[in-house]
Amino acid sequence: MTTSAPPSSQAEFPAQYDPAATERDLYARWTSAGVFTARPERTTREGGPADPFVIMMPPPNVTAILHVGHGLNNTVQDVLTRWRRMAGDEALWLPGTDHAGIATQNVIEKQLAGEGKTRFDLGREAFVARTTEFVRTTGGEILDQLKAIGASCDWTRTRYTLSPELSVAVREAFVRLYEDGLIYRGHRVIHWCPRCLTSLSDEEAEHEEEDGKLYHIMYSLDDDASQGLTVATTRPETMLGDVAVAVNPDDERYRALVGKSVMLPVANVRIPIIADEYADPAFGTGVVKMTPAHDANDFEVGMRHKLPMPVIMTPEGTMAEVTDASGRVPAELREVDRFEARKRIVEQLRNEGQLVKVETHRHSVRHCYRCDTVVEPRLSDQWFVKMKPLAAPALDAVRSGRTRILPERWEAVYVNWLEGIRDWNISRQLWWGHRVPVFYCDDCKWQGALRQDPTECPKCGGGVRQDDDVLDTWFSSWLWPMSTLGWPNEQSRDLKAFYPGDVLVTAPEILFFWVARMIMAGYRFMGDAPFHTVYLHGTARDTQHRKMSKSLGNGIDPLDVVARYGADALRWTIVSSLGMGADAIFDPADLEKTFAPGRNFATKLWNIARFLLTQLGDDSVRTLGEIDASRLTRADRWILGRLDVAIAECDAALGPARPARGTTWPVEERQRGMRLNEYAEASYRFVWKELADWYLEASKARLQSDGADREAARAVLVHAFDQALRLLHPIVPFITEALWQRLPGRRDGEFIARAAWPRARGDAGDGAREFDAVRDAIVRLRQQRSSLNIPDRRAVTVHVAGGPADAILHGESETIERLTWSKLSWDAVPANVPNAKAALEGGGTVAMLLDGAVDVAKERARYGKELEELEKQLAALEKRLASAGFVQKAKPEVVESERQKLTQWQAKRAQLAALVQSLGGA
RNA sequence: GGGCGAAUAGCUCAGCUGGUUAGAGCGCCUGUCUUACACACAGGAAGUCGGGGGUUCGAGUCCCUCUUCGCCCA
Repeated sequence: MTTSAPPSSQAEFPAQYDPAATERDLYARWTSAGVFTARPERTTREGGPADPFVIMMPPPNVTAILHVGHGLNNTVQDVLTRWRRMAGDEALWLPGTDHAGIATQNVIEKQLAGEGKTRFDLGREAFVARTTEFVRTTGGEILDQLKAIGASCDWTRTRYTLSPELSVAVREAFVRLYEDGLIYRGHRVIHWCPRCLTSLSDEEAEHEEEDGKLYHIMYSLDDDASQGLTVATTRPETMLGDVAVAVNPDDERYRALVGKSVMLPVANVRIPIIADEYADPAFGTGVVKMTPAHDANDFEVGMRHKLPMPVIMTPEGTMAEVTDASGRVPAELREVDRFEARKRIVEQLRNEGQLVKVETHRHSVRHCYRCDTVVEPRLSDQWFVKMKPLAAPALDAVRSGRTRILPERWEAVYVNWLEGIRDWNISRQLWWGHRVPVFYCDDCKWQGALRQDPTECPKCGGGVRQDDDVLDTWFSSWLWPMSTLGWPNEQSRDLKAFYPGDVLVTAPEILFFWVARMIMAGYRFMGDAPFHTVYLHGTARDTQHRKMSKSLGNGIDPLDVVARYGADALRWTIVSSLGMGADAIFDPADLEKTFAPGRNFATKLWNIARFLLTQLGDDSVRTLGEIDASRLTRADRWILGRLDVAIAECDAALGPARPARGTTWPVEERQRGMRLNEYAEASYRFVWKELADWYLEASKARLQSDGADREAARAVLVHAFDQALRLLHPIVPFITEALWQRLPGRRDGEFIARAAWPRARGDAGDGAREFDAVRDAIVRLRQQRSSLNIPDRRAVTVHVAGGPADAILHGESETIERLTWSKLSWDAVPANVPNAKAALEGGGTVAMLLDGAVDVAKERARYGKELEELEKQLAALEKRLASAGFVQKAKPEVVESERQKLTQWQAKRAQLAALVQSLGGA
């Protein structure tokens, strides 16, 4: 195919790339052409030709605005999606948002607080209506922001967890689990956030190390105030709810006291001394107070001993006689906040002589993951999911290799968590979310979970009311990989074509919250894991390695970076930072330092294109296939060989995209791929260090020439650059698309975003090795010039004795001369003319004639130093080869390569020694 | 308290199953506004691979131990 080049001139090609002027328009062209839209009919599962490749976006909170963590997460997903789309897969990257129960409710409550109101002033219905409206008007914001960084999501399939469709899925999942006996109502101590006024799951109550105090308090025997037991507690305010003190049954110190009673100070209630294994003789005094309604462990003990469970704190965290606590909270402490109550109780104990001592005590305290309030353990009724039966297949998924987790070490964390799994508290005392679909009849006491809202009790026809609680947001998130595709409608075409998916990309923090549970739900409801790869990327941190966060003010606004450096620069920096398992360190105080490399690289690409397009002229450019192989020069074959290497390196760094055979990962593939930083490095090196630095420079003269050689150079140049743009497109989609559109031969409607991913040609031959000899000569001569302080462009004469590479250097003399500002000669070095020699890699020498004064001593010193280094290395090598142990025990091929090295180094030593001597050295 | 991870050039990081003279980007130094690019080009300096011990013919890489930092779980 012969195509004509578009008219290009310097005039329409400014020296610098302007991302702001191109990105928005390019994105609009992609979407209007449907480039990102997945077609189920093209997948193999629907009889089509393409493997599906599916990534489900971890849905950001619907109220979120883009931060650098989102930028990192979504850039990874986009790189993978764009790569597979080019590689021929039917790629689906499905976007969406999460209704984020607590977080969103908090936002609206904050708004209301600004108006001097609470949600209770509005009432549930009005509050939900207001929140819905808020989400309707602002909810898409973060998804729009993702477009600015180039995310190639299928926007026709955008989903939202609280949409009617996904709510059906949530309800179906709940009812099924309820009917299967895996959801139950439990009365126990759970984590309670007194600020959000809701229960939290174990995962949502996060540990934080804090300096607290351990209070040692004397509980006197009721029949002998002179005797007593000292208990140690970090939360003295909970003592109002104490119903016993426990000692270990094996603890000799207290055996005689078991069965007696003590007087609980402050509350002045008589409570028994009991024996239970839970009391640890080694901790504190070995005596532990029992507060079953306000401590999960004490609750267990309380159940065993059938103890009463007085609740002495309101949901808001103030002291009160809430349940079974009559007479326990003194009037002066009622309605007092828990932390103030702690102070007052300690003060009172001190005054009454009951406070034995106070120690500082570092311990971990649970905090609400949404508002950071100290969580209060609290006895209440909640809905739980029985996790053991769900965990079993999820464990097996990772153990068997059906699903792999990268980096590998997280697999152990995953297994550990699932093995010790506890039941999941899924009810939240919120208004924003999926309401628990359980209905109660107050007349006949019927209760049931229903798929449709009933109008009357299905048993007695009486009135019914729905449970007040809503479900944990993660109870909808765990269905995300299926609900987004149409589940529970098993006939959904998307579900059939795109489930199971491929890769899940997220942060390690939500491995338990979300990833593990998605795998459980996948097996429970679809019979298969939702993906074969979980890629856990690092956290965005500042240079002090602190996590970037709004509260610390050390974040980076991705949109600000896009505005200043372009989306490609942002993406480049992110992808380059993605070492497996490593956190990404960015400097919020120095955006230039952080993002300039990406911008500079984009500029480099731009300028390669600028050169290429203005050099091509108006003549048509042939495709590489139309050029006779015999016309290819050493440089041509070299760059084509380097391209093959780059393609292979990129493929190896990224893939495999899925297990090569079957649906489980064999051990040899399990750790492979997902090295995005290595992919970036390989593609960068090819473009900059090889294509631009060498091939482009080497072909300048040929492009000015006439005839067949010019044809070949033009064809190779266009081919190499086209392929390079394709390799880079997943990382820097905008500039590669912008430039690719300008390459000769483009037809309207073609996009690099859907162009074929490069494949190695594998026919470079000897060109690579031969051109390396040319490069070596050029580098040697440049070093020579530099060390002799000969300015660039000042002509010098060089006498070449090329050794084995002599013919090659002769054939490439024009290139060498142009790139070293020299004139080459193959005559013997003239006598009586000072010269500086350099040794070539293959054994030849180049001698630079020096018309002016030469700093012979300097040259001699330089070579002397080089020789000295070599002597050192050579000595070590000789010693190694002389060692019987090495020769006998090392692998033969290693010994052989060392021997070859020895020969080479010895030759080089002789050469260097001769040089030093010729410069008047010893 | 249990477990995991990290420590390599001034900075941020690569170095896979132990075997080329340990690499990259940025920064630094010296030249150069060479008609694609000074957001660039050419050349250069820079690391006792956290400390100590061990295994091995051979250790940045494996084992033990210590130090510092970070994370997860109780």
